[in-house]
Amino acid sequence: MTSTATVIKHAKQHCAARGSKLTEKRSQVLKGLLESKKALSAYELIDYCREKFDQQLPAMSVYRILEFLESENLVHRLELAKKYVACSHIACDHTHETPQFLICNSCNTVEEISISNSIIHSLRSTISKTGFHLASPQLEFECYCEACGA
Amino acid sequence: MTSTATVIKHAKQHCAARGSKLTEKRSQVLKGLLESKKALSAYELIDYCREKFDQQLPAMSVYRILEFLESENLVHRLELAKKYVACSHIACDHTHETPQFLICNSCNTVEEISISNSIIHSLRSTISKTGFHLASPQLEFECYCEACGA
DNA sequence: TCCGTTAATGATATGTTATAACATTGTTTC
DNA sequence: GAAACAATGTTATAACATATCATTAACGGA
Repeated sequence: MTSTATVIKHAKQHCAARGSKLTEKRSQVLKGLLESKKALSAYELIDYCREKFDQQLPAMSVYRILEFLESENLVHRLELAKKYVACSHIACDHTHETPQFLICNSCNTVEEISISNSIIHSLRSTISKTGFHLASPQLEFECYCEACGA
Repeated sequence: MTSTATVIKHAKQHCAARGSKLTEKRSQVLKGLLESKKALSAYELIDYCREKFDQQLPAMSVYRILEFLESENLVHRLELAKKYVACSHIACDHTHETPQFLICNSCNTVEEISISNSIIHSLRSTISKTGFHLASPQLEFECYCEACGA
């Protein structure tokens, strides 16, 4: 049971330990992502903060806040969907592997998964034959979720 | 040796065989992609056609042309980079597998590769455990190319 | 406590990718 | 040549994102 409040508390401690601060507004944005099952865009988060906290955030601030949250590993930016999700391991103690994401093309529901090292390794070695190498082990796959079907 | 002209000829035949037409403007856009080693955005193609052919194409037309070229399998849309590349197999006779792309984060150079069925298969089965399934076998990976290094 | 520094946020403008809706032109076919 | 359809043009706008400069809040040392 990791309620939003619990996760926020963990996130605050995490920031404190790293000498940064989870301010009120940063916390509001993070809550927006925590309480959403799907990935949200910066502009959807603006709407969320306005509706939920009566907080008028300019786009610029939200982008800065997202950048901060990402630098603290509290949030992941999905390049493919151009949206953002809360890390699903904020309240875990164990350090976790780099995540991979399954993103539903239709409803933006996101599943954060871990792909086995052996698959990642084969992928990496296939790629390295071309002289290219992965920019980040974070992978994103365009999918359809169970509900949205094909 | 597949010069641009040769590929365009193939593309024209391909369209003719399918009852569609590779018009002058469509051909210009395709040339832009063929002569570029990197992926280009729609707006970069507008610039290309203006500079190279003195052709003022509105954005809307370029998007429609790209959509057409994609429907003919002459061009691939890279969701990750939000850019477009010519299919590297236009002048091949053999039908080819669904492509995967390595996209350089820094210079947008694109490598079109084929990942082995066994890797794709493992990936697919990992993903299916979550109830999700791949929207398309076309995969895109954020990479750095040899020149751009890390 | 006051002041100076740095961190956080605000305001404004603009860039980039993309699509909707409607109008016009070009081409084919009978 | 007219009807039907394909291709392209025009205008407006949506959605996501960043650059730049201004302001406010928080923190730490004299």
